[in-house]
Amino acid sequence: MNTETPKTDKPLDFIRQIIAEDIATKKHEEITTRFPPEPNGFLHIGHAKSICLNFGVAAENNGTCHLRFDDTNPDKESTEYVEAIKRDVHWLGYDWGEHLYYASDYFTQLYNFAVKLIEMGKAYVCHLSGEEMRTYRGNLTEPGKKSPYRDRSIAENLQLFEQMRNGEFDEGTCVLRAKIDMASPNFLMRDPVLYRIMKTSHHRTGDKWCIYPMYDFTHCLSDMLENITHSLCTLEFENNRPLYDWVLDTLQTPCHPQQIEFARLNINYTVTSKRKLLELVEDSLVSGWDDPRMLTLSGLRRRGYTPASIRAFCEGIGVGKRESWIDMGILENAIRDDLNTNAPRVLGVLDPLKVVITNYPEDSTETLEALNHPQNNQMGKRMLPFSRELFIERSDFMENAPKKFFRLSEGREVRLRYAYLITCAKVIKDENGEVVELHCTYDPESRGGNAPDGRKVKGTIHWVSAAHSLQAEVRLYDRLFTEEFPDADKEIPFKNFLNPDSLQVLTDCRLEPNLANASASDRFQFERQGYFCIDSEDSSAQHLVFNRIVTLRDSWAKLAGKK
RNA sequence: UGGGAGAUGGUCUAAUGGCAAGACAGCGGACUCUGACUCCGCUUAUCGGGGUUCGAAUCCCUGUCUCCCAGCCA
Repeated sequence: MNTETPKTDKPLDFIRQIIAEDIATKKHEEITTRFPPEPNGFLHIGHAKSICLNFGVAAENNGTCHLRFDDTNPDKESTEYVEAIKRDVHWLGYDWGEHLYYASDYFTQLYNFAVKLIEMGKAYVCHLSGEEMRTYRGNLTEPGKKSPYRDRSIAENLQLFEQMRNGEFDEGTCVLRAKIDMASPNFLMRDPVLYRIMKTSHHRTGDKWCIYPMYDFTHCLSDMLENITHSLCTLEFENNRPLYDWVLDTLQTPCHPQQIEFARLNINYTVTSKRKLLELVEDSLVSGWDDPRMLTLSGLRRRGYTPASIRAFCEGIGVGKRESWIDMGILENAIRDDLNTNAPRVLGVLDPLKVVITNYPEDSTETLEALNHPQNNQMGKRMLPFSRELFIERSDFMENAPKKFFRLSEGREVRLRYAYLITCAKVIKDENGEVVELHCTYDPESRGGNAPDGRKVKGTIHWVSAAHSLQAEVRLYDRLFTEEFPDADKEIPFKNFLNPDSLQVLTDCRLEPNLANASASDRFQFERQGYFCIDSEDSSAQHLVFNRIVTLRDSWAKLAGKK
């Protein structure tokens, strides 16, 4: 596993600048970061940015990055998600080593900190209902009002809080609140809730607790307990920072991590929100969290994206404080870039059209040599069977083709990749006028693809030998949404913008026989088509299923589309 | 409306008082046994207005716009 970021002259982002400064001034000797997911869903591409940042920054500074599950809300969390998250972080290429933590492991310590706060007169048990509390909180212009329970004695609060823990109160009857400032312009400082009663069994602590700490109380203290130096989170937590600092300052903790906020990743033509992804899964609008159209890490993995390409993508988009929308094309470019250099090439016909080489001997077969990678000889060669009956791509033939169409048409000559030059002599149609077969002649002198007379042939097309080809199902994916910003309008549900053509299943594709040995971890370029991999869930030796990871750039389609 | 944050080509990112740079997209061309890759060229930007300065994307003032916050979610 090599996830080391090569040392370059690339300027440091603002977070790395802060950290470099902290090291230079000896504020910290060692850097410790953390990636703190809540196990209430699968990780997506947005998390990848955070993972790469946190693990990357730690590695660059010979520090440590913890994986900590922020599991303080048992209503939504499960071990299934914990396992999926661990798998995905590992897959992305990062290793937390022994530093696997759970906020739930701190519940006892957290409880003691809460007691300490009460003893300091900085927290109280409040019996206001949720509705009342909202009213008391005030609004944007008006300060909040003090809760009538705010001045309970320390002894009473201690007593009440213990009763809360012992399950003597029903859910919703009371909470523990910090005593800060009901007039603060920052709502989070208007006596925020620290603990609530939830009589829900927790996936790790079972029924040991019936009160659970809130995020703002848990996160800073968890960071502190783990000696985190830099607590990196997204912009929406900027308002939470004063509270983060208040808890640690008030408790006078020996360690006070610095929270730094950065802009979350947004990508157009998709949604990156666990809630919305969950909705797609629960409504069966996709096949699951790992549907190859989803930008979850498991979806990207199944789609065929490499961890390296996702890391390169995350590095490329940078880290800043300005909210931005990354074009989906940048992600696609990252995987193309990787696969262009690393994926062996093969021939595969997605929409087969039969070709008979009329002057080729019947019942004869030969094998032709093909390069696995035209720019990289080290990837070696392979043999391709050739015979009288072939399949070519239907879109590589056109009747009454324009001059710029460098492919097959009646009377025109093209090269079959690594094979022969052929000329189309006759077009066979069915009763509906549909082209069903082509009769061609080949130039026996052009074996390998070059004519001895040196004549130039502009077009080269891919093919497979009919009798030797493998039949396969191929799934073509397109962006999941038709709108660039599917969740932009709060009035219109994002699901209205699902792309009906985001999945196209081709059932009669014909692939070169070498693909029979392909394994789920292999990725190939089907020449002139795109990059493909075996579908890890549905493919079998009896029924091959390939996913299209991404298309090749297609300047012909662009040209043709203009007309 | 109170508070917090942010505005650089179509999109993202850099320049940290000294020639506004790079990536992606787009356009044009070269090359090509993948209309791929690669290579070359081009178009396009400092939110507005004032100020400080020899010099401002950067510092100051002011205006505008966008995002976040009124969960017993994280």
